[in-house]
Amino acid sequence: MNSLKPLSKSGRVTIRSVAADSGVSVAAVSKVLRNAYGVSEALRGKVTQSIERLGYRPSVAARGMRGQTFTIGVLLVELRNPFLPQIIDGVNAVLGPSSYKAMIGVGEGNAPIETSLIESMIDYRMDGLILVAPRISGEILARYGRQIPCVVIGHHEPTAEAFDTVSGDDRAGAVLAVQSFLSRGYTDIGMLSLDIDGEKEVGVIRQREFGFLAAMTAAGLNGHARLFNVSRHAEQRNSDMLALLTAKNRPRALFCWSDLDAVDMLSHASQLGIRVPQDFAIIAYDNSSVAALSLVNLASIDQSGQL
Amino acid sequence: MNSLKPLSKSGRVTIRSVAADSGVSVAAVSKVLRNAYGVSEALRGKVTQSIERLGYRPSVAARGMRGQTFTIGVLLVELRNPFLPQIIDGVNAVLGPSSYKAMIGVGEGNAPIETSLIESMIDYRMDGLILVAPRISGEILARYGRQIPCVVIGHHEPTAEAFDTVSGDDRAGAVLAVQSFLSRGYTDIGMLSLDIDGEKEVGVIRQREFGFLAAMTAAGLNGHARLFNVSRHAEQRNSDMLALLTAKNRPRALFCWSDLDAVDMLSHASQLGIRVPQDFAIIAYDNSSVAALSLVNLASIDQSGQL
DNA sequence: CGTTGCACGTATATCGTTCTACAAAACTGA
DNA sequence: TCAGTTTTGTAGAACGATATACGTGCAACG
Repeated sequence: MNSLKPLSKSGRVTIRSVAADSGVSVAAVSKVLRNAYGVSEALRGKVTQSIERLGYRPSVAARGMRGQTFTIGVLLVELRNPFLPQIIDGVNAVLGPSSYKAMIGVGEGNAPIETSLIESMIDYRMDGLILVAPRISGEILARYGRQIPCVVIGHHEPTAEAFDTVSGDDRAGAVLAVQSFLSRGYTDIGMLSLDIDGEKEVGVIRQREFGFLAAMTAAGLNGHARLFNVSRHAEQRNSDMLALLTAKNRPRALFCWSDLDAVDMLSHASQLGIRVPQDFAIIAYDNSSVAALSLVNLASIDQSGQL
Repeated sequence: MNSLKPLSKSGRVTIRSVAADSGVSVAAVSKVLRNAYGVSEALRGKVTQSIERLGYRPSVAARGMRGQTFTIGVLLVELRNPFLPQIIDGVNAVLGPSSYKAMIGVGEGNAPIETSLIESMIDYRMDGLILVAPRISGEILARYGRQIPCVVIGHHEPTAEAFDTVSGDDRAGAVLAVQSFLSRGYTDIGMLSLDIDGEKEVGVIRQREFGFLAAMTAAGLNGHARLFNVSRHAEQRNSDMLALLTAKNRPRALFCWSDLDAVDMLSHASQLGIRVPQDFAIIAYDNSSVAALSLVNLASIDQSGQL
C-alpha cells in the first residue's frame, strides 16, 4: 500500500513519481497539471488518479522558476486599522475558489520595510501584487510595476502607467464629512490627521486633508479650518490627542481621518468628561466594524473595503 | 553605465551575471552569498562589489529548490482580534534585523483554508512555520511538523513531539479573572465563549473555559457557573449577545474569552442602558489595545503578545 | 497510395540557485 | 626538492517543475 509512496529517491513525491506511477512521461503530467492542450481523457484520468493516490503537490518553488506561482502578494501598511481586514476579506473571497493564494506582508508604514517586502515578493516570483496604502513614492512603485503586475490601493496617482490604481474618492469623502457638520450648524471644524514624515500628496490622508480644506474654503470658513497632526508613535500620540481636547480653543467639531483614531479620541474625550456630540462632535472615515459599535456610535464616511 | 546591467540574455540579473561581472565562477558567488567556507577577502570584495553594482538579488524561488528560502510563514486565525497584531509585531521585531522575512496567511478560523495555506507554505519551501491558534487537530499538525519546523501558538498540546508549542497559561488566566470577581463579592458569574464546531480541548477558548469552571467549582459555585456561547457569524452573534444581556437571569458578572467580544458586549450593554460595572461587571482577556482605551476601560487579563 | 493534418505523447533544454567533488595553488617541514 | 597539508577556486550534477520542438499513429482527402 503505502510502500508505493516514496517512489523518488529523496522521499518527496514529485512530478516524476507521478509520471512513473501512472506510466506516462513527465511532460504529460505537467500538461495535465496546467491543463494544457493535447491530453486525452484517458491520460488525464490515469494521471489525476496517481496524483490523488500519491498525494502529490507541485512545488511552488520549482514552478516559480519557469511558470506561474499562483500566488499574489498583499502588502499591508499595518494590521491595527480595522479597514484593512475588510480588504483581506475581499481578496480572500475572490481568491478562495481559484487556485491562487494570498501571502501577506506588513510594512509597518515604513518605506524601507515595504521596499524589502515588495522585493521579496518579486524574488518569490509571485504572479501579482496588491499594495495597500504604500508609503513608497509613485516613481519607485512604477519601477516595481514594470517588473510585476501591481494594483495599488489608496494611493492617488491616476496618471501612473506602470500599475493599476484603486482608491475611494477620499477628497469627496472629506467634503461629505464637512458638509454634514455644516448642515448641523457647526462652523468651528478641525481635522485630525496623521503626522507622517514623507507622506506625499498621493496618500489617502493628504487627500482627505485636501478635501477638508477645500470644503471649508468653499463654505467661506478657511479661517476656521484647522489641521491637527498626531504622531504615529503611541505615547506622543496620546499626549497630542489630549492636548487637542484640553486646548482652550478646542474645535467644536472634528473630522478624523480614520475610525482608528476617532475611537481613541472618543475614548480620551469620555475620560475627560467631554460629551460627544453635545460638547464635541466627531465624524470619522471608513465606517469599519469599530465605528458600527454602538458604544462608539461613530458617524463615519463609508467606503466599502470588499474589492 | 547602465548598459552593464542586462548581462544575461533574459534581462534579469542572476548569479551568473554577477559571476561574469566580477570574473569568477558561479560557485564562488554562491559561496559569498551563503558566506560559506573557503573564500578569500579579495574574492569576497570583488563579488560584493559586483552584487552592489548590478543590484543583484537572489531568486527565492530558485533557492527554494535546493537550500533555504529565508522565509518563515505565519498562519493567523483572523485579523480582527487585536491580540494578533501584537504577535506579528513580535515576529517582525525578531526577524527585522535578520535576513529572514515573514509571510502571513489568514486562515479565517477555517480548517480547510488553514490546511491549504500550510501546504502552500510547505510547497514554497519556507524554512519554518508559526501557527497561531490553528483550528487543525494536533494529529494533523504533527504530520506537518514532521515536514517543516513548526511553532504552534495558542494550542495546548504539551505532549506533542513533532512541533514546538508556545502558549499562555489560559487556565490560570481564567482562574485569575474569576478570583478577581470573587474578591469583589460577585458570585453570579458567567463566561462568554465562542461557539466553534470542531473546537477541541487544545484551543485557548476551551482552556479558558476549563479554568473558569475549575475556579468556580473551587469556590463552591459550580451551580452558578454558566457558559454562554455566541456564534462566530456576525448577525447571529449580535442576537446571542443581546439575548444574554436582556435575559431575566442575566449573570451579575461576565468573564469574556477575548477583548474582541468584550468590547462588543460593552457596546450592546451601553445601548441597552445597562451600566458597567454598576449593573454588570466584565473582565476580559488579552489586555490588547482596545481594552486599554479608557472609553472601553476594560479589565483584562494580560498576556504579552510580543514573542 | 502518398500526403496532409490533427490529436496525442515524449524528449529535453531551461529556469537560478546550492553543494559535492575535485583541481590548482600556496604553504609547510624535513 | 618533494611529499603532505591547507586554502582557495571551479566544474557540473542536482533540485522540480515548464514549455518548446519534435515524433508518432490515425483518419481523411485527392
